[in-house]
Amino acid sequence: MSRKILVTSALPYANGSIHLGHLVEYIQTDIWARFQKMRGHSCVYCCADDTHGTPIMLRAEKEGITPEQLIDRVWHEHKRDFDGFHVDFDNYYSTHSKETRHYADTIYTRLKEAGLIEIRSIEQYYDPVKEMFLPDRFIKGECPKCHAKDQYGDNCEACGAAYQPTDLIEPYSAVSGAKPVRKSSDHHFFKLSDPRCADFLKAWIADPKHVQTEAANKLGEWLQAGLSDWDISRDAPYFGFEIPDEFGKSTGKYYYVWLDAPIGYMGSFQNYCDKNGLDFDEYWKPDSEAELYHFIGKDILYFHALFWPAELAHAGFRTPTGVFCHGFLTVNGTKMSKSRGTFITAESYLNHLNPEWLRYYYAAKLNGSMEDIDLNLEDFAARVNSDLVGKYVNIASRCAGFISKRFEGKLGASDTGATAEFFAAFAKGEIAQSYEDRDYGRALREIMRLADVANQYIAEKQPWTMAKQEGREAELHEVCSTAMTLFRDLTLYLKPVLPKLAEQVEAFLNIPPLTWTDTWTPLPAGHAIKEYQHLMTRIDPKKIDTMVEENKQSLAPTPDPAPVKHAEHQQNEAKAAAASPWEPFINIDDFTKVDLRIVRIANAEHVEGADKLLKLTLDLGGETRTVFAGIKAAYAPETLVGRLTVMVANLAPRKMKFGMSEGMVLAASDERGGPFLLSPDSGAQPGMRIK
RNA sequence: GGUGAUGUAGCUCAGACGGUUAGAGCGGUGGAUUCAUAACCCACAGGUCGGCGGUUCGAUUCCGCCCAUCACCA
Repeated sequence: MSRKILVTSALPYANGSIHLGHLVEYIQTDIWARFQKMRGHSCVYCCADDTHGTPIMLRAEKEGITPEQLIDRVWHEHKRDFDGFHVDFDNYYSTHSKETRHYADTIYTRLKEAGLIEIRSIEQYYDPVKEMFLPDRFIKGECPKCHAKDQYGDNCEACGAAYQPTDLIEPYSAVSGAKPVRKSSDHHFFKLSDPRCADFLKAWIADPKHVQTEAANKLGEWLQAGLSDWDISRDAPYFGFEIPDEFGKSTGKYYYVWLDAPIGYMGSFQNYCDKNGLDFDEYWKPDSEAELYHFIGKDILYFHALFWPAELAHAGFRTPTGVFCHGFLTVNGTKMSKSRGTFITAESYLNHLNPEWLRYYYAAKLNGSMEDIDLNLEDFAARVNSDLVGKYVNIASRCAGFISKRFEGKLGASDTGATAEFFAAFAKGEIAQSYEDRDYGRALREIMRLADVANQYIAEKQPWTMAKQEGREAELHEVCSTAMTLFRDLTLYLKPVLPKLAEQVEAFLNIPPLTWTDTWTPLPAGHAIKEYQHLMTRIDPKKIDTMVEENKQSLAPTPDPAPVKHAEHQQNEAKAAAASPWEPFINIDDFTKVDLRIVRIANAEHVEGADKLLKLTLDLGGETRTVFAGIKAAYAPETLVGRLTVMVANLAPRKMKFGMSEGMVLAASDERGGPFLLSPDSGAQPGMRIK
């Protein structure tokens, strides 16, 4: 029974290059879509560039071009990179399109008619010089928690604290440098707090087909906390679609980029339908029998599994059949890093290495869960070389020569005893099921086990011995022909992952494109194959080194105010490392601002309900302070009473859950241990200043 | 800080609904072989299954806490 499937990958933001992190998702989706097509299903894979928002607007302005010019250029770069990795979209489009605008308006209007849009005035930071409201990422200032300078308006990269931009100390606009002012403006909200949305989502998430269990856990947390209304509008100036009023007049309000991004899936598919004569509604009507799947990263789960289904359900469209969430990519066990050269762009990879190597390695690591996957560059080379060249390609390489030299390129009959295990694997369908479940790692383990079986068969039969003995031609012919059938099977199984290599093998074996619908038969006797030409080379680790070095060197100073991935509020890009860990230097005046004093710990006690804190009473030589210190793990309170240590005496008091903390004690720690409290040499007295 | 997820051999990962000697591939060592761009085949060595406590006749598997890593907090 043929299925109708529409599948999407998240839309990459048109403000940056595709890198190896992005490719996890596109390769994952592409393998799945190719697999479905091989199974004889109708499967349309749509994607698009995500083109709207403040960062696009500002970047175009900085480059002296229009946003349209910018997004057009980036579209071509993205498309080139995806093509390079054989990511075979049926349609790669743009959210800046009449189709996406149409569906944004449709959804907005229908939600409004349903009473799920509300207009409220909110107060935000406004840049008086640039005359625009500032997204969180474009406001910088001092972290209210750790006092690191130049932190973004939503969280601190030094201490990891999350806060509101209005919490920043001495905020400034990252656009103009001006001091932002508070200003109010009307915004449009999608009323997620409406019981209709909450009830719908609770039921929707409860169905394990819709999201993975670990994703459902995470979503349950948000639902538990209660959904807030979602601000879906932004003020001019903004690059996007203007929100229409009932009379078609200008409102000066624009759809927030995250509203129209998923709608871009619809826009791209509508565009595909128009070009290919498909019926859009057939796929998107509420009772559609077509399947709709979104592949996304775990960072954007709630846009796709909360906002998006709620929007669709209340705007008269079908909701996704499934949202497939994957983890993040690390390289050599850590986040991608520009300074380490592991922030590798798609373009740079393609300059040095074969895209199918990466497709194979990612596939070997993917298992359909939300876990992160690691690209270990040494393991990458070893794995690809061993599995693909040493095991798989080697089967053809070691046997094809006999066929062409001894049998004029014609196959004999296959050894049904030797093919039995392969036939059984085909009939059992476990590999297909693993692909269907997106557990590609499981599929490839089984495929490589079969490759081992094939090599064992050849080693046991020793065709090279037969070749030297009179009268064993028939045996030799059978063994090598069997090996070709086994090789054909392995190629079929690997084809979703290695589409180009599979094409080369189809040409070599002189067979039509492999599909997964046929019943299993060995390659027939008498079938002529082509002369074997080497199918894949080994990875030269030197090339990986060169690529990494190149990515280190291309480390350009990035003046962009906000590196982004999918859209403007995200901040997962690796930061360019400073030239020295000690920069920027402070001067002596900066240092003397910090008033460090010797104190005696007069009392120390546990704090009820606090996991990490001890409540310390500090004697400053006449004055006492209460300080909460996160040192419970390292010190028992009774061992602290009476000892001398060092505190920051002029740290602004901070209200904590358990009371006011009036300063901070100093302690050392890193991955080797800690915290270790500081102790002065004997003779120091409480209240003495440290300078 | 809260929440979700992860932590198993040198590396990358399976697995165990609690129960005899915890698995694979790679890497290492030894052997065999020479058809294959030194690939392939056989064998061996390697793990207190992140740490501490609890439940249990029995825990790596269940529970609690801690540590580390990743993500999210509209």
